[in-house]
Amino acid sequence: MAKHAVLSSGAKLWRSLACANSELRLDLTLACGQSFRWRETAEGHWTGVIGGRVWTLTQTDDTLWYYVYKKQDMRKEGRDEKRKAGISLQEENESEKKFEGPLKKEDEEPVAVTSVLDTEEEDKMLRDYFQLNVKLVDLYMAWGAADPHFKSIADIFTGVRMLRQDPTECLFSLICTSNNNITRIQGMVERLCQAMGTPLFQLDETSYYDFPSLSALADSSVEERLRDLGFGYRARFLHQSAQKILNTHGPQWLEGLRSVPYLQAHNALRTLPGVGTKVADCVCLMSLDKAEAVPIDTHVWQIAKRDYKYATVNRQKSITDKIHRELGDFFRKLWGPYAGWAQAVLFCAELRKFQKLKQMPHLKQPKKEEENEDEMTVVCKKVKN
DNA sequence: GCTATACCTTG
DNA sequence: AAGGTATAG
Repeated sequence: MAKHAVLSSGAKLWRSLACANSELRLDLTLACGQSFRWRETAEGHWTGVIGGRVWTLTQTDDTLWYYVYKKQDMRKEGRDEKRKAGISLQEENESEKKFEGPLKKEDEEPVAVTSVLDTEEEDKMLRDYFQLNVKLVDLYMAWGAADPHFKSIADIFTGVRMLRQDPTECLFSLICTSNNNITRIQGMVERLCQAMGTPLFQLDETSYYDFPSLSALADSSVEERLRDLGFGYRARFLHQSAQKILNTHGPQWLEGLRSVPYLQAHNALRTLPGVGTKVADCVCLMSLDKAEAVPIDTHVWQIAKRDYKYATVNRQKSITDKIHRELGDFFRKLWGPYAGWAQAVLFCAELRKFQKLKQMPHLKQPKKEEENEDEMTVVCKKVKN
């Protein structure tokens, strides 16, 4: 059986991109609740699915390493993808001859066999998924200059980056998050893929699946099946949203929202059952290229009140749509057009599992100020509750 | 517009 | 209560 790849025992089969630690931290970015399917399969090694392929990622100081698992006979699928991308089959066949060697039987042990075209494509896929064209260090600098509180967090929580996720996976995963916790959400999404997604690869007893297609999610049996899998009332939302998208818009509708303005995309998503202001903003930010979308959840609401002394005129108890708009505008004014990215850094710093980072000694420890200690005390107190 | 309540499950 | 949403008043 194939095993999860580890860099130290097979570096030759890995490929890499230049990418500084300050631009990307896998441990924070892949586990801060924007995606739910990455697992740490070895120390510092993260395995998950991008674009219908299974990847393991790890990093050293200035390098992002990646390993893509390939079955020997994935060539038909590869051809289809390349035909879509406008790459001629002749060209591909030549590269296959050069780099794949003689054909092997279908049932042989899976091995990584990679043509130059795959390498270029996968390099591109990874840059796209992590949006490496966005210079995070520059953004951190600007956010820190405009906002002292951000700066106090940013020295520890470096490299927190928004992923550019598949819109379908993002939408249907986020519908699962209402009134829920990350641990349970991860289990739910995993069961969803296992039950309704295409199997991709098996590694060490773990099977990896593609995220279910819209048409699979729209099948009439879905609500009942998801209820059996413990989705609760969200089962109906998932099914109804899939049906509504296919019946009234078409399969390309979600992707199409990438090229319309933020508010238009936001309002379009809100017409789907189970999608309110918060989920719509998450989907906009995490999969539809709307960097200005600032999802306001209970954490961010607490952050706003505690760290920014944010107060509303009527002292509302709950997060109303009006608060969403006003608080979003407040953060956009403070942080600028990538406000959603900055929000993700503070959100990450708020997560229970990352509190220990705040207590670890780190190099860029700013001078000890009373204000900093107060904030630390508040956070620690919060963790206990 | 704002508030209250139900909604599935799990810890 | 947990990263909310839909509904009625």
